[in-house]
Amino acid sequence: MEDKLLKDLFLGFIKVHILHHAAKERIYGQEFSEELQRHGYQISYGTLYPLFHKLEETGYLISANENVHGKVRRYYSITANGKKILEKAKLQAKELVGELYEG
Amino acid sequence: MEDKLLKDLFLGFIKVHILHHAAKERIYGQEFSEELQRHGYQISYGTLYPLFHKLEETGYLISANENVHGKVRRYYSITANGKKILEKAKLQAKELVGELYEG
DNA sequence: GAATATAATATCGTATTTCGATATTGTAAA
DNA sequence: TTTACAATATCGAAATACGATATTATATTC
Repeated sequence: MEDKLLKDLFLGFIKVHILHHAAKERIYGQEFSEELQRHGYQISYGTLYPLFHKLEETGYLISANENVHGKVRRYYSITANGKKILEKAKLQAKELVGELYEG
Repeated sequence: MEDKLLKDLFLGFIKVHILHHAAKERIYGQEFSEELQRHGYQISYGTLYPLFHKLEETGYLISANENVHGKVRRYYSITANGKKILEKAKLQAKELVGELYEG
């Protein structure tokens, strides 16, 4: 990440994007991290996994372990509350970006 | 702030908005904080002032003290480097929001 | 069927960030 | 020369982020 300011901006978004992806399909840490990297972003596993835990603890995600080729994956799906807060966050994000471009 | 997730999103944006406002006109802490509150956001002075310091230290802002009615204000203006990073941040923010709304 | 390999998750100690509260600054007015 | 006060600065505690390391659980190998 080129600059700390851009990273901070991204970190604020990351939680929203987790919910966004989990609303479309089940996600798990390793894959989610790799997809971020494909888009040029990066987040430490020491940040990502605790983030998942916190989002589940708060009731926005729900998880279930699954064995895939002998390896354990913890898949996360969004909850009803998660969907609600995601919609709010999307509106807020749009509004904040809008302010940057108006005028 | 209703929810921590929304707050985190906002906190990522706040640094960009500081630069955004400082690019339009000189800003100072007290006034900036009040304007945020008018828009329904909030940030502690214990966060805001160190943030200004860091942005100046990094070379994105430059400040000058001024006496207004016997009170000292530290006005911040954006620098050339600040403008550069602001443009990058605006693009990144737009892209990240765009992803939330596509499809 | 015991040992090994491996994808993935979990956690550890350290450094940084955020917070509310308190202290400090500098000048105008009393 | 004291007092008042807007504004900035800083403090200690709590939360977050990081890279590195440990743990988990099953397939595979011998």
